[in-house]
Amino acid sequence: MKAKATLKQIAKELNVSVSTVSKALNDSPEISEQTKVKIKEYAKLKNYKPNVIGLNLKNRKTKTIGVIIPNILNSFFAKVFSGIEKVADKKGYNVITCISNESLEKEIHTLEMLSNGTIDGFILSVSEEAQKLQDYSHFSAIINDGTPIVMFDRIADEVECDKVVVDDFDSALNSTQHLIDLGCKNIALISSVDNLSVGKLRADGYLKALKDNNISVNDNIIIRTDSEEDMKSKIDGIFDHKIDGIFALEENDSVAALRMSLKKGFKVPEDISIIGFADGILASRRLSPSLTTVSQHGIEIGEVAAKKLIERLEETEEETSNYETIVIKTKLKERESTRKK
Amino acid sequence: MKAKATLKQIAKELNVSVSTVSKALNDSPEISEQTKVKIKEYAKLKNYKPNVIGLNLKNRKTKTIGVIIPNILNSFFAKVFSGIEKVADKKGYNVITCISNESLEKEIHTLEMLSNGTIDGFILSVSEEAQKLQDYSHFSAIINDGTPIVMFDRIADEVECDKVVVDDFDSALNSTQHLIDLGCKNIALISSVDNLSVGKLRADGYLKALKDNNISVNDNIIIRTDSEEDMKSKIDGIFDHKIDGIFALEENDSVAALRMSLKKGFKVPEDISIIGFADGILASRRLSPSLTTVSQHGIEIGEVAAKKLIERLEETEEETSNYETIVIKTKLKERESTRKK
DNA sequence: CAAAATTATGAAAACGTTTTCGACTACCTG
DNA sequence: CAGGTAGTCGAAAACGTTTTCATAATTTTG
Repeated sequence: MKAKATLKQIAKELNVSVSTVSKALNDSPEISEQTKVKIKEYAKLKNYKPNVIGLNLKNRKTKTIGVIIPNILNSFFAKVFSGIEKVADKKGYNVITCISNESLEKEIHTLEMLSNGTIDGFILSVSEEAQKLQDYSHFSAIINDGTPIVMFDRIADEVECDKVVVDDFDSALNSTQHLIDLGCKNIALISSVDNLSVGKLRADGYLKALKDNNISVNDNIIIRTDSEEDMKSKIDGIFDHKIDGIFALEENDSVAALRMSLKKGFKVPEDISIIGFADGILASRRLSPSLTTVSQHGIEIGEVAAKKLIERLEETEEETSNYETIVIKTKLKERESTRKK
Repeated sequence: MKAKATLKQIAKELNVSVSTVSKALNDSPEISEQTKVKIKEYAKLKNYKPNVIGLNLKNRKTKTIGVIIPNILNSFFAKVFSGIEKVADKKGYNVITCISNESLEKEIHTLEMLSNGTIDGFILSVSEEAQKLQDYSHFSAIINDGTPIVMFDRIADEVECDKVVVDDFDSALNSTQHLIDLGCKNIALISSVDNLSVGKLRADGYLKALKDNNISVNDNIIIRTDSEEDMKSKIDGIFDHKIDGIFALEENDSVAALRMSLKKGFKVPEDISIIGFADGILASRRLSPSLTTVSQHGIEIGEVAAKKLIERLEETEEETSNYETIVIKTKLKERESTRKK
């Protein structure tokens, strides 16, 4: 366990001052070539690397981004994260990641923990609990303290900050319309995320599409819940009614819809066409039949969010711009689970 | 953009010294109740939180762990990460995460970037490129500088540090034996990770099982490669030969084996039994039939690695223990893709 | 009432940097 | 030779803490 080299040590061992060492290593013209060479060689020998904390303290920033993700095992968030990391790395930023596990308390705790100089700004998606309780005051507090936040996917409308979202309403509207265009008359809705902002928007899009086409809403084939158990107990029920299409609002729901259809003896897409939100890891190519999905472009969301935050961090006092909400368009990826009747 | 409160500011505004403020907020007995109350109230009003960087600099540690993961979109790594994060949070540590994307250069870059005071220690899984080139010198350099490393899953034998692994050889041996016990005579091997340490160990386990049972090795039904394309072009071929069992060494391989079997018209598990390494997100429950897998306990690996590192970080000079290699036992989870003949 | 003990506060150093400014030498110029 | 100018280098401050030690004021003690 060697002690790490510092400017001070090097200075002492070479009988020069700390400032001389610092300048030499930074190639300042004030220092003679001779001593520069001497110091640089010695520094290399000692494997000197400037301690970032000293620098951070001096610059009063850390070039580090805090990311709070509700659940890393959800592949959508994993994708977003990978987008963030990519951009951050390119721009010389580090990424501190915390997982809120959908808990409001952990979310607050993380915010507190990191907003003390550890990070320069946050990128986050609101936890389920916070959305359920509509409790967003902790975000405003952080922003007021001068730490910028960029929210993505699950956002809080009443918090003033930059946001990156998918056009949930329109995507759902279009997807449902697509099922209708394929000839579906009885389209079931399956949502296990009805407590989330995105879940509500998507459900609204579905309803709007039905209304636009003068299709009456059949509550028997609509599941809107926020619990896995509830979902499991209800999903059987919808197959007792006539169904020729399913629109699922979340990745797990999509896969569940497919499996259940097959298990109940329906053929997909012959009997039932299925479209689901999903970012492509679970669903898509690996299933038989593969699922037609609304692709959320997770990586792109992460990239855009990171760019926005870094832009915000690096703007000067004068050029502070207004908060922005960036909408990423989804894309319907047609695969094997949909077909014209 | 309010300026954040500092000790200095508070001191000035209350006409006391910085040290008094610091002591008051830390409840030092040196300070009178009266001034304590006054200072604490004012601090609360100003929403004062001690700047961590000042502390870090003073303590010469950051209570932050650096995690380097080859690929976050791989659900095994996502699970490990979630285990790490859980333990770290409980013990009051932050987690800085970087993704090497299997690149040696990014791995080195990350190591350099973070080992300058930003983090106290690393938890990492070696990138594919480093394993291919057998280039591990960058790890030793970091360790020599006094920054501890805990490696997991993909490890480098020649680097002296703590390690957390799965019993790859034994797992493969047992899984293959299990297929044999089920009555399989012609067991194919599918590996797209033959360049990785874990891939080699697993393949060796497979071969040993065959040998133990006096089954001759049939190279026609063995695919060992390190490229996706190569895999795609070869996988068709093995079905031209007699096969009644498949052992797949990686999550993607497992799913591919299942899909391909079905596509080729075989029934699983009636015609072919399949066992694959997988941590349960992609494969397992969601597929039909669901896959019998060797479960790697990703979350537990992460937890154990984090515990080990933190233990290492917090031990004193005298109590430094020897490096340890911790083996996590895998578990064979029987599902629908295996059956006795 | 003087000396000692207690109590409350502040000054300064330390952590590792960068940067501004001042100081010293040697040389050149008029 | 006085004065100016490069060319080198070092001292000190700053970032935000904590902590040790000194100082001042007050109280207790003999």
